[in-house]
Amino acid sequence: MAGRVITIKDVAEMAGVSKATVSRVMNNSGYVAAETRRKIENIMETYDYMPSTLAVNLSKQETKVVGVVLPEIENTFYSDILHGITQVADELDLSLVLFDTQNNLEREKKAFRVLQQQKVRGIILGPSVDYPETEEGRELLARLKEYSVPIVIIDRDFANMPWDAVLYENYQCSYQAALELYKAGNRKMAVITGDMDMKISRDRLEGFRKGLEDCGLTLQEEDIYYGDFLIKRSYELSMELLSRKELPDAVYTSNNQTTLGFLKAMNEKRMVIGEDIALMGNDRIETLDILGIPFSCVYRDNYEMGRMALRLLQERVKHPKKARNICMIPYQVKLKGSEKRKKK
Amino acid sequence: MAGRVITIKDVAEMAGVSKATVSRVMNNSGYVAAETRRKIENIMETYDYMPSTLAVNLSKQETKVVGVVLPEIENTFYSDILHGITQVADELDLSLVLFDTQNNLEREKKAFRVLQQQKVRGIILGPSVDYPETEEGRELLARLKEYSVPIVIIDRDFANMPWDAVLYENYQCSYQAALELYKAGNRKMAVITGDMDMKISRDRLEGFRKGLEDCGLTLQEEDIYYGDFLIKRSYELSMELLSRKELPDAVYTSNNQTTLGFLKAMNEKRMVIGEDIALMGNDRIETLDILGIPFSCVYRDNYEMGRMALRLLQERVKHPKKARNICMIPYQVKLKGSEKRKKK
DNA sequence: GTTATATATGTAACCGATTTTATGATCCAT
DNA sequence: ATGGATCATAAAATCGGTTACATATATAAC
Repeated sequence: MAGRVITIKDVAEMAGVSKATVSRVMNNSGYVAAETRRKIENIMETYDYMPSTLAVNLSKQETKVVGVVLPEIENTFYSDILHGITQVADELDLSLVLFDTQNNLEREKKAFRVLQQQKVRGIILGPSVDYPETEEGRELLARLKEYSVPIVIIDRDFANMPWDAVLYENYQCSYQAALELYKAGNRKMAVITGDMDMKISRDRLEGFRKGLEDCGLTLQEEDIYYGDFLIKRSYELSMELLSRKELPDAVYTSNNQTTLGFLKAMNEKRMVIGEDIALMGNDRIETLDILGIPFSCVYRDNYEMGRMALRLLQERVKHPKKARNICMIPYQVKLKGSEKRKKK
Repeated sequence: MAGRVITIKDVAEMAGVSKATVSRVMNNSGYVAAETRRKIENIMETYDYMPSTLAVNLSKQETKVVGVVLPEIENTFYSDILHGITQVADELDLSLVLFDTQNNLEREKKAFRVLQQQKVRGIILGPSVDYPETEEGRELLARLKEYSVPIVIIDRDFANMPWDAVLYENYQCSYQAALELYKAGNRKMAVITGDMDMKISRDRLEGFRKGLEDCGLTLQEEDIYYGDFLIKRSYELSMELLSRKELPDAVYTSNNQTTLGFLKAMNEKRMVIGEDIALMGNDRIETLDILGIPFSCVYRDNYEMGRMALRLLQERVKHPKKARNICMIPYQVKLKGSEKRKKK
């Protein structure tokens, strides 16, 4: 099978028919005599003919490609989502073009440009920031709205967003997290937030605050540590927090990185989760489970989030006119040894 | 800018020139008068013209796309590699088409087929298995060898492999790991291996064995636990291991999943790393570092491995005839509290 | 002043498929 | 027998670029 690649023209000539007939065979379109079909299929088989995707794409003016634009694939949150996306892509016979923007708006723009030129079927987008919050972001947002390619947004929900999205109910997650911590006996809570320029972050804070209020507690301003969803800042804030004379009973961390930053500080302070302080975080951290560390979390099915994102996109491609589709991914608050300890 | 998409024909007509001239402007090929160029560029600018990648690909008979085929992106080992690849892809203005094969040979084959039809520049491949070990694998191997697309292999090194590769020196890694454990005072060691159908796994075992021998020790057959690189099996083997009357001083685990399986068993047996037993594993596990757990490891720069893979591929595309390129990624054995404890 | 060379642009073929249109048969039904 | 479906295939246009070749003018060299 080495040597030159066979084209439709070669197949047609060998079969003694026109290119059109070969094309009809491949696409099962129009009429083809049974015998002609057999002959052509035989030739395709023996010469291992594969139609050029490049040519098909151009003539059909469409591709079987979906663009995936994520802010940080090295974060398990996103690599789990990506895993889900790849599964469904395999099922639907779609190819994925991946862009890892590393939270860089310029790279995000570049990704859109490339994907637009490629005439992708659609785009799954995990935005680095909430676009409406910055001038640059609003510009990009405006441009994206002109875009004819279907887009599904992951884990962001900015106002007046015209696109389908897969989301978590951040407010409710945090609300329930607060309740569970309370039920376990904790009374004094602190929060390490994510980037307050992001709605998901504000929602998590407000949900937690409301949860405490409905338990008759008040989240004090000095118990809110404003972070940025990254380990480093969370660590710094946690060191502050853990240096206080009066420690809170429990701390709520806003994402997996925030949790890790807090754990780093705990280790440095030689403190133990579940003894000195209870910890509840957004997102499970597999290693902590394995180690049996009493880390409570809002468990969220990120793999399913990825699967759902591509399914929504497919749905949108089929029915471009249907109403906007928002899919809420289920979550579960998992309590693990976050009872208030006597030791405190 | 809403409405129809502009093509080269439109640009040419508006500028009052031929398509060829517009093409020459875009590609900086041939002669174009300064003024003509300006006029054309102006029009392209105002109408936000973007050449159709589909058409460019077909006429040039090449793409700016690299295929990435990985066995399990949800494993941080591979998502870190992928991260490295995406970085270099951005630098080189290449697009990535991603396939996650989930260790499924059928999906691997499918990926190759799709990529072949797409005329990708090259492929970065993390094979699910060592192809020469199975009939199916040998078939695939044979077919791949007929393939004209450049391939760079990640983390596998099977005999007579004709492709460039980025590898770790598994034998040496393990050899040195053994030495370091010995230096720290450990005498009785056990190993949990990966899949013995894979050379990387055999190399790790043999390197470790040789390391011990050069320290005057012998790795006993009953201290070798033959696993498969997955958490589950490693956990089962570890439970066996930890149920022995005589525990070894140290255990060497062959990859991150193997390590996690062992840790799970340790937790279940209420045993503590660095007290009951020392642990040395292949690959760092970030969370363990953060928690300050005395987990020694062969630290390997997977991000760099990804970067290097794409660089090698680019090199190969530029110089198809050059001799085969094997790149060894540096590693470091990091000892963290693996001294033999008195407690034992 | 002619010839060679560099500059500038247009024409048309080409990449490899799809798709519209056209053209013959064949098969019925009336 | 004839008009109208149904079936089968071919020819040619098309998708949106690139590129080899042709043509024309300006400039330089002899």
